[in-house]
Parts: sequence; C-alpha cells; structure tokens
Amino acid sequence: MIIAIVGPTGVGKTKMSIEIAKWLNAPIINCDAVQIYKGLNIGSAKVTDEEKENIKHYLIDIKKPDENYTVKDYQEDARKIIKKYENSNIIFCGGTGLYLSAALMNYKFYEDENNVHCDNLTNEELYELALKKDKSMTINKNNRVRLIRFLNKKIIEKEELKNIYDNVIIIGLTTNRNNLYKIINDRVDKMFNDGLVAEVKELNKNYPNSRVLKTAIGYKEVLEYINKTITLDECIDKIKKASRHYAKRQYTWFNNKMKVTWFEVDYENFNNTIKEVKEYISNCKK
RNA sequence: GGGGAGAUAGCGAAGUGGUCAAACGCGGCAGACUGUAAAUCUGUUCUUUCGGGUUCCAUGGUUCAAAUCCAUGUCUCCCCA
Repeated sequence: MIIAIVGPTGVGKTKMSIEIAKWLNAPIINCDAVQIYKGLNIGSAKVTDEEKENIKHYLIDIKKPDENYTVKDYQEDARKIIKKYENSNIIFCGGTGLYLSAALMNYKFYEDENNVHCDNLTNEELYELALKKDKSMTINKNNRVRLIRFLNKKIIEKEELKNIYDNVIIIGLTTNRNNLYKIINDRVDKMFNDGLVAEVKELNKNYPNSRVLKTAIGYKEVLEYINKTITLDECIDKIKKASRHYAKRQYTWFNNKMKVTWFEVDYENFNNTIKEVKEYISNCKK
C-alpha cells in the first residue's frame, strides 16, 4: 500500500509521516523538491537525523546543490522504490504536488526536440511560435518559462490523467488559514534563529552556481540579503510572504489535482490527529 | 501661540469640476500547471435579486454635474516660537 502525506508547508507532515512509518514499519519517500538536495537543511525544514527515529528515508539528500534534478528524474527514482516495496507499505511525504503526481499518475515526459533560441524573442513572438506549433496550446502569453519549454519539447498527446497504482491513499493535513499563516511566520523566525543565514553563506561559497539556491524559498531571499540588495527585515518578510503564497498554491494543487482526504490538525494534542489518520488507514485496508 | 501640508477602498498611493465605483502597487481570495514546480503564470478584490445601490474625514453650501470648488468642524504631520 502506498500512503502519501501531503499538505501545505508547515502543517506537520514530517511529524505525521514518522508516526505512520513507525506504525506500519514502512520507509518514507521524500517528495519535496528542495529536500532532494544535500545541505539545504534549515531553510527546507528537512527532517533531522534525530527526528527520523531510524526510519529509512529515500530521495532526501541525494543530490549536491549544483546538480540538476527534475520531475522526470524524480518519477524514475520514485517508481523504482515503489517497485522495490510493491508487496509492503511505503509512505510518501512532502509538499511538491507535481512530483507526487508524476510518480503516481501517468505523466509522460518526452525528450528535448528542438533547440529554439528564444533569448531575443519577445513573449508575444514566443506565443505566436507556440501557436504555430500547436493551435490548441493554452499557455498564457506572459508565461515565458512555459512557452520556451513548450517550444523545445516534443508535442505530447495529453492523455487523461489517472493513477497507475492501486492501493494509494492520499492523506492531507490542514488547518485554518490564519493558523497556518501564523505557523509559517513563526517557523521562518525560527529558521533565522537556527542559523539560516550561515547555512546559505556556506552553501553559496561552496556552490556558487547552484540553481536551487537561486530559486528555493528561504534561500533566494537570503542570497539577496547577503548581497545587500535587501535588509534583514525585508528578507524575513519576503520569505514569510513567499511561503504563504506557496502554501496557497499547494492547496490549489492538492484540492484540484489529487483525491485527498483531509484531516484538520489538532495542534493542542497531535496524538488525536495521529489516531484519526491511523484509523482511517486501517479502514481503507479492510 | 504663529506658519505650512494633508485626510481617497484592507494598506500604500494616483486623481484636483463631467469619460470616476475611482489608475497603479501591496496584501487578501480564487485558479492554471504533463521536464528546473519552494518554479512560472492567470483571474478577482465597496455592494447587489446584476436593473441598480451606497462611496473618496464630517456637516453645510456653490453647480445641470463635486473625490475634485467654498465654509465650518474634527484629526494627523512638518516648520517657527
């Protein structure tokens, strides 16, 4: 059985995943795009060795910060592990919806096809080219990143998305929006107390060309602070805001792309929530 | 006490007689997503039974017409004492 624990950043997925893993004696597969990388610990709220409680964790710390890793890599890696454990339980835990979907559903990724030089073209021109390639293309003309990708990939015939495994349970953890935003804000403050700036400085020194550092929330903002384009306070506010926006996008994905069963987290007594989730899983197994 | 500046939607901020329910930014809310996804992008944001209704500190006035002009009041900020 495959159990996925999802939800917005900060709700408590990690804690829950450990509890369920102990209970089912199952390994955990990370599905967080940033925790893939070594060294990005504080800013990605990665599980510590102590928190792991000897549970086997896969797809965490598997790449150096300057190595590239994409959804397709994740899809392949995750499916290998699923195969390895096909007769027992495994737990996915993380907030990157696309990664989870790619692992569990019939997402198809094709090889590069063209090498269209887009640098000198305006968004408008890219949009026209994309339409020429496929009239039914629906990418917004301001979405340069996706237009360029579209132009350089083989056209894929979109199949209806469906699960490719049986016995998948997707557990979503949630709390009301105000509470979540408070948790996020507090957690960001804690990251700074725990030494986020030092972590980023060290990583930036060793991996000046790292892509994740330039794109991940909590890292790109601290880089700006280190480069003195923003103040510490601005940096902290930016990270909080970006995390809140991110949490919203996660809800959008999990609500609209996956069949999630949601559980309201009881922060006063987390054991209640654990119990509820365990009961739900037990009932699904019958 | 004297002089000056200002009060606009959740916040910041344009607008200085009609084309203003009011630009823009932020925040909020919602959405898209098939190779960098913690990325990238979109919509919406007074109210409504979608005909309209009620707004631009308050009250009164000028005008066919006021967020915009006048008077008074309230509050805020700056300078001088």
